Amino acid sequence: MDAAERLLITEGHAAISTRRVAEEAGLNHGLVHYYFGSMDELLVQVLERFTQRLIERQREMYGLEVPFIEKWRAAMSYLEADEASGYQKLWFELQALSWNRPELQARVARVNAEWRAVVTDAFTGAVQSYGLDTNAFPVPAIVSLVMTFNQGLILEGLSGVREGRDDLLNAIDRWLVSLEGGPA
Amino acid sequence: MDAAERLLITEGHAAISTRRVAEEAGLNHGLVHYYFGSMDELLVQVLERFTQRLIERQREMYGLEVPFIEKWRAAMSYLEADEASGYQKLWFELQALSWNRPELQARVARVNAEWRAVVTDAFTGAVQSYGLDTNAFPVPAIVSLVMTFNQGLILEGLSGVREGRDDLLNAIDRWLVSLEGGPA
DNA sequence: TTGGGATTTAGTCATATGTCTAATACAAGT
DNA sequence: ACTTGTATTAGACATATGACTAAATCCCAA
Repeated sequence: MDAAERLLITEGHAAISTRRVAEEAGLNHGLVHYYFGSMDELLVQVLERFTQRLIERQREMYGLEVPFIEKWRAAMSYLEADEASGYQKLWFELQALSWNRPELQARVARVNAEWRAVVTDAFTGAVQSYGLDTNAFPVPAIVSLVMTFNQGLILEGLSGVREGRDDLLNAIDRWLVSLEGGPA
Repeated sequence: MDAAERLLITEGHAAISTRRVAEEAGLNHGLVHYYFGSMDELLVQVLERFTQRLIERQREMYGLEVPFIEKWRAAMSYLEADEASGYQKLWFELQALSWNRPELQARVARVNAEWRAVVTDAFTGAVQSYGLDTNAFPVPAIVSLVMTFNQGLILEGLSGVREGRDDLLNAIDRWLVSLEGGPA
């Protein structure tokens, strides 16, 4: 599974085969069948394991009792660290895989839902402590905006697009700092 | 190329082969080599053609001299129409393909840049006519936010995630309507 | 009507792939 | 030392694939 993850990161799901994975792992290709039954099942379990890890990480982040702006900055710093580590590539390759495998979609949706739950909690707290007006922009709308813009940033990153990225992140950070002043 | 696009939409780039494309097109598989030289070149040309079409469409949208909110609503209605037509699936499959083919990345980046140019023009106009304060949130930041959130929405759509989508789109629409009242 | 280039076909070739099996190596406990 | 179940290997098998070719067919302009 580690070898499969490495290959997903470096070559993508289209390039994965039993023999390729075995070579990467330094093992015999028959073992894929012995341990997983099929190539597909290996990929399913990679997604499964990824899901569990991500959920764990998010539970941790959620548990911290720190000011909202710290959570935000932590999340934004993940954005860079995860790009460097290949974590995002792995996640997006698994998503791309699921586009054509209905049986995997539910699991991808679950990761999304877990993530959404964390973001929702964080922003529910932020909206209260900042005293923001949620009539015009209710929390679910904010959460959706944050989730989607985040995924869009990752996607652009995978294509090497950096334009406007810092402008946006800086603007948001400035705005959050200005909110720290008091209710608005 | 039409057949290849259909297969990208229905089965993804990993499932494409000369014989599969030929079967879909009702032609002999040798023709892929005859006309394109290789399977890779076919996909490159599909991306090429997609790029040209998208640029054309955006030039059209950009040409219209209508109030900003109309442009916005047109763009948002594309979001649904393109989902139904498979256009987004095609575009994202091509992007996923480019993640592992450096020679395609420049072209994907170009599509992104063209799109960004259109959005930038539209929002430069909007910011002026609405009299928005661009100190806190400069146009490049707004553009980046709009681009990324849009792509994130598409991505979620491909995974069947709908949560928060309407909340967000409605909130934005309401906000734009409120801006129509006058400078704020 | 016909000549010749463009198109299309059927098929070859080497290689790659997923699945599966028989045989062997190994480690742990008795 | 011996047994037993797990781990690992080498390899078989049918099928799929990309690349390529020789031959057939088509179509149009002369």
